[in-house]
Amino acid sequence: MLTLKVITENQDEVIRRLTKKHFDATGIIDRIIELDKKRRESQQQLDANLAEVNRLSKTIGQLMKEGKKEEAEAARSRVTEMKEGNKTLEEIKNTSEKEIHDLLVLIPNLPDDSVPEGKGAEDNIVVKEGGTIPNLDDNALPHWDLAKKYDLIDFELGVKITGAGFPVYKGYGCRLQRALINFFLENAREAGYLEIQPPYVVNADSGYGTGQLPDKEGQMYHVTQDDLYMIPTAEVPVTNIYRDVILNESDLPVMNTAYSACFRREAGSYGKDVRGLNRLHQFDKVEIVRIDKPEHSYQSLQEMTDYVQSLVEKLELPWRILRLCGGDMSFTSALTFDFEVYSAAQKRWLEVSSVSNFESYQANRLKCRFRDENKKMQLCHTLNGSALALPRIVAALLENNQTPEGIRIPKALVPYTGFNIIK
RNA sequence: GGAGAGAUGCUCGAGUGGUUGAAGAGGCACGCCUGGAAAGCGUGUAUACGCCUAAAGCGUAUCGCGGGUUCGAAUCCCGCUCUCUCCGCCA
Repeated sequence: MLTLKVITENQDEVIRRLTKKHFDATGIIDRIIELDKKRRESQQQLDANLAEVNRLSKTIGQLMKEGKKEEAEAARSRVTEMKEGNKTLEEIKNTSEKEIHDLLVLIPNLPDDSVPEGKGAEDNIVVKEGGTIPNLDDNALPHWDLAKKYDLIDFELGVKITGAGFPVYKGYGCRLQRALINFFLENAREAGYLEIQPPYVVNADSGYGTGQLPDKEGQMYHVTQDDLYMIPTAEVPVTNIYRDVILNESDLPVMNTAYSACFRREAGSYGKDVRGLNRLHQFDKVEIVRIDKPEHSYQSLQEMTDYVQSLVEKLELPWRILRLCGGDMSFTSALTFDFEVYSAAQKRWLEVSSVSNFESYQANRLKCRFRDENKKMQLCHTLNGSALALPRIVAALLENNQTPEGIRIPKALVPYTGFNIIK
């Protein structure tokens, strides 16, 4: 969430910048400023009263020791009197604070000035592209048919065991998965990221920390018996490592990477979007996460997108990078680049990575701070990106590399698979 | 699942009603000392909010969380959460 300070000190600018996300903050911010005034006034009054109570209480102890009983009694009744008023003041202060908080979480993050105007996916801007789209025969198969043909993935079996969206990988399919995970982790390690193996279920505090709760509650699998949530991405447990943490400036940027299975309910999706590997309830992903200082976070974002680009290039996939427009960005992001690869038999672009700078929006909720060179406390910036999500990469690899002899494995991946063709 | 113990600052650890935001030790930072270092000595070492243009300073709150008793609570009472140990079960 945004800080109260940003809102009260830059009211007009906040409203202006939020229009790009098609969010009208006028009313909500007026209300916040009004509540903030109320909050300050009640605190000032309360603090003054409490100071007086504290002072009197100390003298009572002193007076009792000295045996001045009557004076002590007088002070005592004075304190009792004041305490009545304090209750009301405290109540006003607490309810204002709570209401402010409840409003703050409704306000999305401010988009960076470089974010393009726009309503939806069609307004995203292609900023970079590479690789070559292969010319496939007219009888080229989509990946779900290839998966069947080479017995790599059994979707029906997953339905039997669990349900739709939980495929069973087999043989070469498994080995390809394992190879990709290893390939991504090793590349991340070489790029300077520390590998983390986080839990796959998290408590509610962590869900709130990264912003999945309360608004996206319906998107997560909830283990009600223990009130735990299955992670939709490793971003959640990894970023929450830094919840309530004060970092040293010299530790920044923190660079972590983690492989995890990801679980998403994807309520409401249907049709060709969910065919085959396009959208699953359980999938594998390697995530990269950075915690950085504000003046360096956009440099970090650049390094992260460059890094993801290097991955799709090594995999020899046709790729493009989109700068997301205001209407297509997530609630919490300040700037997002999406990576898409071309899936040549489906003849469509598939999103395989989303790299975002959240600036201090997540950090404020997480209370993730660092002490700067002047020993002042500052909120960190948080960033993350997929590097990469497996299923759609697999889809594109299978479709784009199909040949009459079998499915060719990109050279960079062969040391990890141990085979160069799937027959 | 059963039984018990506990939760204090960066860490360890004292503290059962009155200048305790918190002894003591360690760690860390700075200074002195030194050719340099170690040792030694000295000083400092939480966060949030509020007041103040800002800094300095001051006020308030915070000893797991929430409530209560009291003029006054880390300390007493109630509720909750979490952690640890032993037993059981299990990889």
